[in-house]
Amino acid sequence: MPLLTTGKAAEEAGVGRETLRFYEREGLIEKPIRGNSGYRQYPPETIARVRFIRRAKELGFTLNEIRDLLALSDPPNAECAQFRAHAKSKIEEIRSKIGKLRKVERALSSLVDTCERSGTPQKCPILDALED
Amino acid sequence: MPLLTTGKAAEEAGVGRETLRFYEREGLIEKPIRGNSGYRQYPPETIARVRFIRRAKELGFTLNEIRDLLALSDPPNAECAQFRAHAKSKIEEIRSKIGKLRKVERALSSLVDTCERSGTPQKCPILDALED
DNA sequence: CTACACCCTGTAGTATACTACAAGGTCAAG
DNA sequence: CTTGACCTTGTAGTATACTACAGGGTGTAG
Repeated sequence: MPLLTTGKAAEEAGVGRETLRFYEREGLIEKPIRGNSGYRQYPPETIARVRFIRRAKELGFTLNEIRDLLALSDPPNAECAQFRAHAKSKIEEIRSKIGKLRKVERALSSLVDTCERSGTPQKCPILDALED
Repeated sequence: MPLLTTGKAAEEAGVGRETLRFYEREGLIEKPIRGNSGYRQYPPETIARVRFIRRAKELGFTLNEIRDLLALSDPPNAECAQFRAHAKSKIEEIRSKIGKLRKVERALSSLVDTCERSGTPQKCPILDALED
């Protein structure tokens, strides 16, 4: 059973029914084919795409940024040079995000360390973690 | 000049004037002291705090999550054991975020690679990057 | 062939995080 | 001592991303 109705597809993708319609309106997923009743029939690729959207959102990407990200993997990819430039700037953005998260992680770890050694947490450089 | 008025403080922190008032209402920053005119006077610590909030938001944390993160560094930190548990779960969350971002980064890099070798980009596993 | 769960459309409402405005007070320069 | 940039409050509006109806059609189990 490769094709799913809205309810099943939403459950599989981990979002609400209305979210699928919303993403369709927003052009984030393809309009699914319809049965003769007019019911939407979602292919597994769309489910995978929605799952990706959900996770990317948790990583701090907006729907517009996710649209860009998805466009990078969607054929046809017009100009290769243009594509590379776009992809590379996205990669840079992601690396910077990773670097910043690592700083927050280190700050929290050092807080836990201090706390484990001294028995009480000290005031600590979480705020410094994300300075320029 | 350690104390700044709303306009200057907002500029320093990289947010709008109204955002400072908003964060104050939301309890994300302390109510600043007031001059005899009633003007707010922000200390540098508040500016640092707002900068942190701004960056953390870019990393996909909501204001409520940021409130939690900031609470971890604010004295008094009540129970050490409780504090450690809280901090450690935040660290885990951040590590998972980093792992996922790395997967997206790798997927994009492989796309760029393929494109550089073949001259045209192929369809590629960006979608697979964030699977469970 | 009647329930009842599910689907359709369109529209309206919500939560989050600002952002803009109106109506007025303050302060420093010329 | 006026002008203009800045500040105050409260309230209202916006963008993003859903979320919840209302009013109606569909499909299958008993």
